[in-house]
Amino acid sequence: MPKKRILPYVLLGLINNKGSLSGYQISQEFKHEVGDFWHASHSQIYPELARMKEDGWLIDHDEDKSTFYNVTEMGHQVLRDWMQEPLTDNEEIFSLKLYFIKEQSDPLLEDLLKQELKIKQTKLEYLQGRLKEVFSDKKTIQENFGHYLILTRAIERESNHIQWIEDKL
Amino acid sequence: MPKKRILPYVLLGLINNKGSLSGYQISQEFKHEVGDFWHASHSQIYPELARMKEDGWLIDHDEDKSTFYNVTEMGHQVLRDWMQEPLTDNEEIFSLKLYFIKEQSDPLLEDLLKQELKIKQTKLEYLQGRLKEVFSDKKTIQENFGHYLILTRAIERESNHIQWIEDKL
DNA sequence: CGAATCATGTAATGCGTTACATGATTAG
DNA sequence: CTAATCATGTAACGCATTACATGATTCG
Repeated sequence: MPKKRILPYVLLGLINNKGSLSGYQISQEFKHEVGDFWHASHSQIYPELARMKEDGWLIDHDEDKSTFYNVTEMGHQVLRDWMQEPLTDNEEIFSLKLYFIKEQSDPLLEDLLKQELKIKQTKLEYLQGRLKEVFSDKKTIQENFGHYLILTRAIERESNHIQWIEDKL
Repeated sequence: MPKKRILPYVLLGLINNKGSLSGYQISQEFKHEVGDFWHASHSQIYPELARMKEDGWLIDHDEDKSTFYNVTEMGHQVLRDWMQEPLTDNEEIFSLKLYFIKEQSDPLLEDLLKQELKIKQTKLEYLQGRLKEVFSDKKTIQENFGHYLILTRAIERESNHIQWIEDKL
């Protein structure tokens, strides 16, 4: 099976948030706000928008020399479905989905945090297992110091993330 | 200019660490140790090794029905140069380079940590700036709660990373 | 009036993934 | 003896980046 594409959902989410956006505005968004979490160039955006329109996820209207897109009912459904798809070990998607949540009261918020918590806990356990497995003695640590460092760093990173999520829940 | 490729340097680093590796062994490495930080499939590895051999970075010899590769003097130079290239805002490359450092006494270790520290400090400042800029009032926070969350998360993440580096230095 | 920005598009290129393929050896 | 693993390769496909291209408008 081909790898799941993310761009269309990002576009859907962005247009949904703002109500209506042109291709140019979207490419500007990527230079600011969203740019911290995701990026796409205009040569990806324009054809993608055209495809999404053909698929019935968007409708367009011309205005002010720009083509603006709005999310259709079908598009809303597609976006909702994507938002509710289970998370995988991919922090970018977690960030994006969070980004698309507007209200603190949105029940999806807690759901996302809980999902991410579980994923990160599993990862933490895995990394801790690796540490024990690979670096059982001091000699191995000394002879693979960089590897040791980066593995312990990864563990601390996940711990920090878990703490943060637990804090928010 | 085309985007800098990383795979050849990863292969160089791996072969250098182990002394001698076959394509198959490398693809196995990606399923274990290195797999936590980088991945490549065999259909990338084999042609890449062939190219690197042609470029004079590697020499091969057949043994036990496998083709083993060793790093040439030229390859060592290329690897050293790459290891010393300034870091960019790319944690994967930082991890990889650390992974390739064997001895705690390697002067490159401190250099890498210091470089990464600077990059992360810059990023932290940038993110803190964004926070102030975008979320100046409570209303904005309430109306873009997910964005607020993920931005504060990113800030904490960078802070944690900086603390870790300072701890190691 | 010339440079920058707005606004949209297509083409070329490269990299990575998946799939297709094949032969040898080993383990159950 | 047959399934899994060893071991290497190529082909097809998709996606992203860069470059090429064009016309309108705005700002200095």
